[in-house]
Amino acid sequence: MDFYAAVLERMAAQHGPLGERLRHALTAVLDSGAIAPGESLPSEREMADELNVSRSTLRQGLKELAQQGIVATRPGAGTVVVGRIPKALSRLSGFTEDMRLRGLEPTSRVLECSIGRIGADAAFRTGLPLGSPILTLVRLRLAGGEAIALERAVVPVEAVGADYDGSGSLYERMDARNARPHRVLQSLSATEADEALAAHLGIRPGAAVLEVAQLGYGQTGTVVEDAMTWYRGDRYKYVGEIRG
Amino acid sequence: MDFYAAVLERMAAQHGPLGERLRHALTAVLDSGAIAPGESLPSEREMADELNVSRSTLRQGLKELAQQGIVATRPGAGTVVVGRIPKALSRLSGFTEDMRLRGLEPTSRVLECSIGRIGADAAFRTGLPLGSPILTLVRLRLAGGEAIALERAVVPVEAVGADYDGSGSLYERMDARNARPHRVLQSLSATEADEALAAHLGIRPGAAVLEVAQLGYGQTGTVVEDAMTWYRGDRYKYVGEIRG
DNA sequence: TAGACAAACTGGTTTAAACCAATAACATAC
DNA sequence: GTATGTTATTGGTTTAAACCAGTTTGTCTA
Repeated sequence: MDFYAAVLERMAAQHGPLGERLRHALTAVLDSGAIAPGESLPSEREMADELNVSRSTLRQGLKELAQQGIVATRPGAGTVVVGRIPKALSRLSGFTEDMRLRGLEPTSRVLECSIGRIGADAAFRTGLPLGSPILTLVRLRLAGGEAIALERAVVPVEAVGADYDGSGSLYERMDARNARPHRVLQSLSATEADEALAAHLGIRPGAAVLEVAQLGYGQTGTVVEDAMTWYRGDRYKYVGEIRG
Repeated sequence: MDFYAAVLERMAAQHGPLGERLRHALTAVLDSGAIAPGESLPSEREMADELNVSRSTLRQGLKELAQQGIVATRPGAGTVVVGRIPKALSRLSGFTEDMRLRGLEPTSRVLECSIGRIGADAAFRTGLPLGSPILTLVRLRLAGGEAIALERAVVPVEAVGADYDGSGSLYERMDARNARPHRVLQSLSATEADEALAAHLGIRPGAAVLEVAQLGYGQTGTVVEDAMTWYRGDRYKYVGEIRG
């Protein structure tokens, strides 16, 4: 199958803006290995012509592919396909989706789910007005019937609704109210489990746990999630990716 | 000071492509709080006119600001300034730059620096050809005179040069040879220090340590760094950011 | 054969001009 | 007073055209 033909076919099979279809088609075709890593793509002018797209639109798509690390552009020379790099799970997907991707069925046991007013420490950390109505959610997270983590999340009530009972995915719930975090700041460190935590996770007191503090920001820059999670060090690995 | 005047002034004070100057100027002026968070920017057409820039160029800049979370665009409505979100240190900056940013002078004690051929396990992990010449570097990382981490890095010899003795920043060295990683995959978990590690870090055996496995990919998608680092859990926090 | 040079080609930048779709503001009718 | 359309405005998409600055490549010379 010809490269151009493959791209054109996939483009025709989709809806939406031209540039978006182009981008998806290019990603898919390159992912299928139509052009070997290290090989060059045709020149922008030629591709634009063959794909019946303006160079501007083509370049927009190539720019995104370059940002994703699929191709690399070298001024004056050309655009080359980069070797496959394994995909990383980002924590932004949340525990529920994370575990499903690993083939485990995630469950939760709600230990606390209460509505109150935000205290001074959390207000300082999040920048929310002192006394704002918040929902505090403490959950034991399990996968395959085994306790993996203990999570303590504080969320503004309006981001999740006053009727939330803690069951189901917090992120999916926030999604429905258009309040899912767009950016997340995380701080990870290793600590030792105290008596209470060890009892919940079924591990020995003093065993290593991965402590993840997380601040989620919504579209407007306000904090929509302030969470702390303790993962069993022997059962959980955090995988992330950094681009530079 | 007028918003437009401030942007124009900063634009004039720089060199380089118009779009780049525009972007930097906008970032700087917005960072200085010229427009309060929540407030709207002027419309794209007006700004382009006032700043003597085409709307295309202006939009390119705004797109980047939006990706960085400085502004948020809403079709039909306008572009609003987002509240400040704290900056995250990314591990891509490397231990040396990381510690300098925190005001500590980083030092290293080289425990091993040898050239050999890659073994089966590392070859599988990195995808490098079996038997490739590699440099193995084991360093104790200190900040402010205190041991913070033990690092074991495996790097292709051509990425760093056969004459590297382990002193100085590995990333700066790779930079000079244009082999700095562009993307990094990391896997973090919490473990307990064994006898040897505890002795190196000056902690109690069994104490919690943050174990970071890291694969760095160069521009062409080949692995240029395969490292494992153990950080003292009580002295190091890993801060990262995720966009979605 | 080795080097110097020029021409062709590559991606990068910038502009102007249309048009679309979603929103906000306003005027109108009930 | 409220509901309903209409209209102007906003960001989003797409195109075509020109020019710049590097990289190849090929040719021509010493």
